[in-house]
Order: sequence, then structure tokens, then C-alpha cells
Amino acid sequence: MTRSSLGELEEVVLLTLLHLNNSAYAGEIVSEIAGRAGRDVASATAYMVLRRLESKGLVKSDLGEPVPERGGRPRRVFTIQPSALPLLRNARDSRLALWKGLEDTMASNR
Amino acid sequence: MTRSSLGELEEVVLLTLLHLNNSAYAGEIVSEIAGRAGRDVASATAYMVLRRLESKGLVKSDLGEPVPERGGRPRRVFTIQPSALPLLRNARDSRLALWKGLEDTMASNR
DNA sequence: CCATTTTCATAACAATGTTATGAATCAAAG
DNA sequence: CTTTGATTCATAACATTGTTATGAAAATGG
Repeated sequence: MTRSSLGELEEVVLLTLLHLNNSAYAGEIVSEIAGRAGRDVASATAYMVLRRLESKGLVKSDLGEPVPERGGRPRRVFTIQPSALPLLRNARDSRLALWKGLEDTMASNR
Repeated sequence: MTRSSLGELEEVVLLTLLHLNNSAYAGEIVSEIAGRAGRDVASATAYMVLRRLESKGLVKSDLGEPVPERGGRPRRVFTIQPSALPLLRNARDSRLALWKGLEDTMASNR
């Protein structure tokens, strides 16, 4: 595709990771997206996106310590790499530019 | 995919169409995206996105009158359908919600 | 041990984004 | 009137991103 920008969900996942102090595993990200954006994402979806972001060098991950609770295998904890920040800023800026001037049209009462 | 939201470029194209008084053909949209978002999109790309949006009922199109200028075949002129507006609003709102609280992290000087 | 819980992990599939290629249409040149 | 060039539509093939299905890998409590 030769594109240096982010997919829609990639952006959502990265922003959510930042909200979680830049350290979270797939399940936490899913809950946080539901809470903040009211959007339901399967944990496998989040996991796939994170792994693909990792292969692009935009996040890194490590297996955490085995959890002390009920069941579950060691969680894979993700962190954003600095290289992701410019992409996020660019996504935000260009979208703000496109929204600008459309306040009337975009107002909910039309 | 069973998703009721918009792809990244679909959103860009729809917003750009609104800026063009909700009536434009692929070539105009490409120039407008370049001007507003500094992004280069091939006209075939824009055209494909528009046609796919049309098949989803989010835009409609008609062939315009044959142009009076140099060369070129009749242009296909696109217009947004009302059903697209809630999707755009939703895209904007959920992204604003995700950006909220990240002003520090997103500031360009970090 | 065994059953249960939670998460990772992979693979297959679907939607979206992109490029390549060429036909259709029109005007100007000759 | 034919040729040439210009501009756009149109389709198809391909790449990337988004999603679901499926099941193995831990870990714990009984």
C-alpha cells in the first residue's frame, strides 16, 4: 500500500494505549475503547492490530509476569514507540484541517 | 467486516466532498485533499472510494454535461446522501473522545 | 490430576486502500 | 476528416487493514 499513515483502528488502539499510561495488554485496551469510544472490539482484533503495529516498529511488547489471579497465561504487554507519535499527530492535524469549516454541516441538528 | 463506521480514506473523501459544496468529481476531490490535508491521492483511488461509497448508499452520482474544455470525457459528479452525515459525526465524536486528555503527550515538543 | 478460566496465537476471511492499465470522449492540429 | 493529445471514467489485480473462528498455552482451585 505504501502508505505512511495509520488505519482507522490502528489510530484508535494507539490512542487508547496512551490513555493506559502506555502500558497495557489486549484485554485492557478492549475495555478502554468500549469505555471511551463506546465501540466493541474483539480482543483478538485488538491483539492482531497490536502485533501488526509491532511488526511496523510502532509498538513493542514483552510478556509480563505470570498473573496472580484465577486463570490465564502470561499477558503480553504493549508499549508505544516514539516513532508512532508523529503519525498520531499527523492523523489528528490533518483530520482537524478537514473538519474545519464544516461545523454547520456537521451540527447534529441538520 | 460488519462494521458500521468509515474507513480512514472514506472519511477524508466525504469531508472533502462537503467542502466542495457537496458536488464534485474525482479530480476535484484529489486536488482539494492535497490542498487541505497535504495528502496525495491518485485519482483512481478517489474514484474507487467514491464508487464503493455509492454502493453503500452513502453518496450518489450522475454523469455531468460534456465539458466545454480541452479534452476529457463526461465527468461523474458525486453528492453525499443524508445517511452519511451521522457516520461522519460519529467518527468525529469518537475520535475527539479519544484525543481528549492526551494534549500533553500529543504536543509536538515531546 | 482434572476442570475451569483467561489470554495468547494463528489462520482464514472480509473490507478498505492502491496501483496499473486501458477504453471512452472530446478538442485542436494538420 | 484523420490524427494527435488531453482528460476522465472504468475495471481488474493486488496490498493493507479489520474481523472472526478456532484452539493451544498457561495458571489456579478443587
